[in-house]
Amino acid sequence: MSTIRDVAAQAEVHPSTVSRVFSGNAQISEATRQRVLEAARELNFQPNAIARSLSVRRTKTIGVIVPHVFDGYFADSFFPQLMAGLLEVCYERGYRLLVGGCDGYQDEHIQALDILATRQADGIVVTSSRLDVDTVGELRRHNTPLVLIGHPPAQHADVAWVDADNRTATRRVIEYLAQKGHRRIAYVGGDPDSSVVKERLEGYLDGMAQAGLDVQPEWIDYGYFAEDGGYQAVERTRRDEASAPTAYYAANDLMAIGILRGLRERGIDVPGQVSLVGTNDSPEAAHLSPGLSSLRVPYRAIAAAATHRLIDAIEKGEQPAGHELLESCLIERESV
Amino acid sequence: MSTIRDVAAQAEVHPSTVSRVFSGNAQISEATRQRVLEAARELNFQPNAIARSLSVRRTKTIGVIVPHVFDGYFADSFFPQLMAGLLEVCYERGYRLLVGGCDGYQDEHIQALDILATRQADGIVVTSSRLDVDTVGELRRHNTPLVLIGHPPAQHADVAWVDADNRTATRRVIEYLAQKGHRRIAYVGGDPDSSVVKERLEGYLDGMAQAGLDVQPEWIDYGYFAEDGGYQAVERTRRDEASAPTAYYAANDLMAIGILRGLRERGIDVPGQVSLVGTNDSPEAAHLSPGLSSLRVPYRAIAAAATHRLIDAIEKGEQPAGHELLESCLIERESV
DNA sequence: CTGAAAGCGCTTACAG
DNA sequence: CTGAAAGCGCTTACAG
Repeated sequence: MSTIRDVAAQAEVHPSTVSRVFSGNAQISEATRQRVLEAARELNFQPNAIARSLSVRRTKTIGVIVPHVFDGYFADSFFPQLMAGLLEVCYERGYRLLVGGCDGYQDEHIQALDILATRQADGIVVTSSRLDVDTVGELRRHNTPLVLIGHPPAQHADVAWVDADNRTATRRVIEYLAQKGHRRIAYVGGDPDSSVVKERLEGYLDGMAQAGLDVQPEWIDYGYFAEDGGYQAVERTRRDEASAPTAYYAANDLMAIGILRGLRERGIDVPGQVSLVGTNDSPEAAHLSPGLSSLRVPYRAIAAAATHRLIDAIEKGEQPAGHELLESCLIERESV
Repeated sequence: MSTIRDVAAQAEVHPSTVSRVFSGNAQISEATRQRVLEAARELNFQPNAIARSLSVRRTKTIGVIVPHVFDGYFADSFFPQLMAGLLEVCYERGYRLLVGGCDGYQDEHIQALDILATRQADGIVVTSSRLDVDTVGELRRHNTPLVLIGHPPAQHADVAWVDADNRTATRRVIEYLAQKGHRRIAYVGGDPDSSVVKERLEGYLDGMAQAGLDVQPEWIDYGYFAEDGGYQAVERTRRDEASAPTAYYAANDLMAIGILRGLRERGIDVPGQVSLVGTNDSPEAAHLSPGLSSLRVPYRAIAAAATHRLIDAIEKGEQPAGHELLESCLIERESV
């Protein structure tokens, strides 16, 4: 690999001149620029990005940590959409994405911290907001740019974030079901320790209140985002068939599929006897029978917006601020 | 951010001593080690990875390029499985993954080249093998470690690669269908310019030959990996219902779903009148009705094996060599 | 076991 | 517009 020095020798200029023609912003006479470019071509020179990073203290890289140990993480459509959004704007703005694994939620901020502390990235996007782990707090102590995908915990209300309108969107789904005549509506959340699930629960309660409906405690259940969790939720919510829900809202499609299976086993027809709405509009939703109505969450757009916000802040040299709420939309199919 | 210098001052040692305690492999008296560690803790010091990379000429990072402009890429289960495999072993071996986008197959090697030429990664895994773009050739001119996920093109037979047994696995599926009594079997490939699709076609031809079956040219069709492509393939393969296929093998599940839709519209029952096998065992396969039999390709394991191979070579300071063929397995459901 | 020095390959303020 | 120098923050061969 040739260096700036080799090129300088070949072109008979000072290394700093070579640097100037490659960094773009500098006054260089056309003649020497050509000479340098020619020499660089001959020597197959490309500036070493690591050396440049060290010198300018900027890596043109943003970091993200993925909990690679959770199989479900890769089965859900959240992950690919997240990556698509991140990559799309990184590409557009000339950045690269540095991805690290982590073996649990505790480890997430350890890994993120490591990327930041060792200066491997100029900023980081954080994707998990758990109520039980203060990832955001840990990360903020470094004052490296950070943006959160999801709602921030109460004690960090001023961190920059972008998320879907989880609470409102869920409320609307409940109102929609109520309008269809349902009075006993169940909420099947994912992991109760994740903040999305809590927001959706609030939306559910809002919607029920809005529609003037009572809520029975047994209509609120958690399936931990798994197909089997949805299946079990059916069991738990239908101990007493007389007062059992006539509609289910599930916080992801996988659980909705489990609910569908549970209902079917009990000989309950969907949508004839019970209605069902999922979340995320995953690829399978359209191909089920009945087609699963699902709340489509714009994860790709969310990730893209977060990345823009992060890079804006990096380039201005400040901490990102403000937030953005993107709208989800209900895709109606046959399950209601 | 404090540097090695600050810590040295605080601990009253030479900066090189601080470096030694952090790089691990060096004889350091326990007393000074403690003093340095203590100083580092007080100053909240972490070694700058970029500076280290420049010095040791190693980044502990491997690169991969993702064609982020193709929507279908993020809908298929290939992508998340690929990422899972890469991340899993990167994590295990202390590496990070540097991901870049690319806006087409031509751009893929441009981006990959850029990562390598600018020394942002110690090696790279290449995922697309197109017959029309010589990505591998371009990349090999740099002698940075490279491993290919997929079969190499003929002119680069000696590059390191790992892939599924596409040809054999497809042949087995055809033989299986033949055993079930099918004599007119169709092959619906993806993009004819991708090498997987060609390998599967060979497997199809092998299988038909093995079973002593004739092949009609119109039974070979291409759906470009899209649902609609599968749908159209039904149209093109059934101009003459009398000699139309009684079984279809599709190179991904999305096309199989399209085929299912096409057959249904023509009032053809699956599996009653026509059998169907897809590929990739995507999450929807299990939830269709009839459940879709599908060839499960171990992409996660393939990516993991490729990453190990790459990192092994990087750490030995040589070019990776050899290859690995992982077995696919047919998941039987109701569509046959 | 520890120090002093040179080097990794760039960038950029300072002169001219 | 171009050169000479110092610096980004580490590592490591060489002495002792």
